[in-house]
Amino acid sequence: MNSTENMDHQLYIHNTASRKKELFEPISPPFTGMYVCGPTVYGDPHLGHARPAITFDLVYRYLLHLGYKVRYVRNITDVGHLVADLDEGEDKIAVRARLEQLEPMEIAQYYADRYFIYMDSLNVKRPSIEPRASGHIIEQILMVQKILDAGYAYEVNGSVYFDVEKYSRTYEYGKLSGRVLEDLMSNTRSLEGQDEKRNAADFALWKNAQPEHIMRWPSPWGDGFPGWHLECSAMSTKYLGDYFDIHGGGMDLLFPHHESEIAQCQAAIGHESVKYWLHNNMVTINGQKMGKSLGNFITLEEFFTGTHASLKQAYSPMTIRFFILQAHYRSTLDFSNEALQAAEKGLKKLLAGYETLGRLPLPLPLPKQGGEASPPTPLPGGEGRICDLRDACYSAMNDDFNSPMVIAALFEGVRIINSAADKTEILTEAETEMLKEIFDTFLFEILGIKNEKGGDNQGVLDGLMQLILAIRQKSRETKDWGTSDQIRDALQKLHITVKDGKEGSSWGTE
RNA sequence: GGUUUCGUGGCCGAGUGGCUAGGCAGCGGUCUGCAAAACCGUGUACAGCGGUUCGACUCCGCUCGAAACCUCCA
Repeated sequence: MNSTENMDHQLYIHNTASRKKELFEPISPPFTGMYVCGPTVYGDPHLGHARPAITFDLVYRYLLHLGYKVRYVRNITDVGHLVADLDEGEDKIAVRARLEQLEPMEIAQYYADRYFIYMDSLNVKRPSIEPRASGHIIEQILMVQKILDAGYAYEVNGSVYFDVEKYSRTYEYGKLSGRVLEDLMSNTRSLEGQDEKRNAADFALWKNAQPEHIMRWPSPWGDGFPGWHLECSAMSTKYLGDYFDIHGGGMDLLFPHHESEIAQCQAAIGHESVKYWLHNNMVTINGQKMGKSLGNFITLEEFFTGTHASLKQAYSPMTIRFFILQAHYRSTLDFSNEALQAAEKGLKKLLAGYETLGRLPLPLPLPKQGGEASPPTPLPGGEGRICDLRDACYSAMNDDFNSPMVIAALFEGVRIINSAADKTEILTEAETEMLKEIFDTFLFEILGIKNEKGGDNQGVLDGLMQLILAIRQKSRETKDWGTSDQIRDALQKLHITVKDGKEGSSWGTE
């Protein structure tokens, strides 16, 4: 659907900053800027990485559908995160490099590639720009300098720290996450390098690198590396401007990461840079966050191959995607085999419904009476029923991207399709077309579900199946059930399911 | 301890001040050579205790329980 007119839709999004749903009004429509915190590439992507990627893919896809010109920026963090419990504030990437005797950039490249491969398989659209922190050291140094010039940072022994206490005299550090500065001052745990800070709540903008530290860059304050909140501030404003529309990320980044981004931009630029803050909730396993540090994560590769001890079977990328979209992005989502299996079956039903729709015979005009063909009997409930379904999909998306409600509406569509196939309801040609459009738009374009069957050999496969089913039909007509069942069982082993209906047999792949 | 959020039927998961979410599983039926699929029917679920209200699962308070963040994590 082409549609600048779609922008007339009133899209409401939940802004973490105000904790309310707000009408989405881009700063300079139709252009829209969106920045999302991407992965730190020092490990294989797991289910936790899939959540924000899919969540903001949904946002991206819907904004595009509405006709906005979106520039979507998602960073790759390949430098900058300090490891607190190791000496010298060693960089995470560098730690892995030493263990595996590889160059840090080799590690970053390897895992970034892995990330792309798995996000592609989840049908996550690639962002417009995927900047790397290591490629923006100059921008980060310039930003540190601006913050120093503005008087909200201080240098100690080649490191530069943000002066939270001074910043708080004019601005409100903690407004995004609801923290109170006094608590932060007293409750922040003692860390290495603490003695250099004036206050416990201060955070590093630039860290001096010890001689053995391999990831290092020259700066006005000596050789070192950027603090971990800095890259997002530097890269988001570089590519989206000083004030842009949407900043997204996981809820676990709210504090201190996003809180500090706000402070950095305020200090360096003179105003905040983000209009709408969006945060996705966590994926949990046994009620606990699935994360690297807890060691309870399951990688996407393990899901796809079924090779993790907690998995009863393999789950396809689309099952994972559908599973995530069945929950609202701001709810926690608990992993379990039962939930995943339910998602798998539900998705299969949805896709089967779409296939049935494509095969639905058009209603035959009733026999001519007096030279006039009677029009097909309209659906019970009136012609508007399919329109209502489409409206329900839009309403759901406009209400803070409520994908579970979209899915519920699509299931209602499947019910109607199947009833039509069973001849208990009649769909007009126009209604059939509209249903097809709803599925194409919402299931495939916006929810980003990919119909995994098909491909180059689809035409050959269709022809072969037609032939096989014709032969089987002959054996059925002579009540040769042995041959009939033999064909069905053999096909089942190839994951092709034969369904015998009143109008003959049909087939589907799993 | 503080901040933020949450507690919905066997499981997952929406939503709302009075009217069916939806999926999966179960049960009954229709269809079918058998099977699968599909369709129809089927569940007085909203942590507990108070309060506001004609009426609360939905608003307010308290209690209990859970999670995220306060240290790298999506």
